[in-house]
Amino acid sequence: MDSGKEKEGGGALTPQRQAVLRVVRESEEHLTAAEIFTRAQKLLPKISYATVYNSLRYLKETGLLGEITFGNAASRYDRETARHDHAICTACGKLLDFDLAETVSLMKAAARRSRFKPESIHLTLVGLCPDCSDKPDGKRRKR
Amino acid sequence: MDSGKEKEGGGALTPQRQAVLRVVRESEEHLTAAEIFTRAQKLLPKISYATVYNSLRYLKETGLLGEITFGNAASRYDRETARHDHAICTACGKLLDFDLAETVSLMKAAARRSRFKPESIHLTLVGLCPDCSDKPDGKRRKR
DNA sequence: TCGCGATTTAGAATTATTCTAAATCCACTT
DNA sequence: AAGTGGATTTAGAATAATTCTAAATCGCGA
Repeated sequence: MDSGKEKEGGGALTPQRQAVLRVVRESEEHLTAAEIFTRAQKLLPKISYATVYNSLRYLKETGLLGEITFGNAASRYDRETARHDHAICTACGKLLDFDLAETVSLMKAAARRSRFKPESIHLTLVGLCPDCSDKPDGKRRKR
Repeated sequence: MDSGKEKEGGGALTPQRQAVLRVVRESEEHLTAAEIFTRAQKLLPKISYATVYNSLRYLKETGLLGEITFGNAASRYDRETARHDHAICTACGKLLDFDLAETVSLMKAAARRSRFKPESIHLTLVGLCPDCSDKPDGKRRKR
């Protein structure tokens, strides 16, 4: 089929793409494109902002990482690519991954009700993270 | 209680705010701010774009309408303010409201799992609407 | 009528993201 | 070893959505 090293699905995992992927994989948090750019520059000082976006698009399309959007905030990128749910804190902005088996069965119910042919389902819990619900009026760091 | 006409929660339902509210309420679809601006101009020719945004924020905060965000697309506004779910078509962009009772019980499960203090839950089904799943390769009008 | 807080307005500013066009890179040929 | 072509990267401009700013305007109560 193909050479077996560089090209497979539709493109190569270039050094820039590897750097972006590594940044996302090595972060505990869900970074924005801007944060990824800053960190990727430490690995590849000449990388450009556009390349970060290009790479993120490529990595998303090839299923190597996921994108999370919520509200009008900047997208965040997720090293976890299996389907899963999110919780977002209204006070500090923390974003947590978790997985509920029930969500998938809800997808079927939603498909039946809406008459849509289902492709995926997005569930986001909005509330206060443990830290913020302890200190009732904590420093709400805007992110 | 209060004067009974203009001010209640924290502000007045000015003609501009009324116009924006009316536009959203009278549309079957979920409009974007730009679409709302265009239609509101027909009611109040001098209304400004900023006022549409200001009004939308006000109406959202006072619970008179809802905002829907998905992906990196522009926000859409929803006359339905009770909690409900959404389905979005990947081919034509159609956005549908529906309501599943199970979503609320999922909120409790999600809260338990994530340890967040729940405030609300957002469920979005992504897939093909009935029209688009009929004609397999239909004219995917970008919205 | 005056004064005042709330609201509106026009346009500038900001933020996130995408686009453009020119350079670079690399594997493959010659 | 030079030449080609496609994919990728780069810098910066462009676009799109939304928010901000500062100056008018509105409407009510003193």
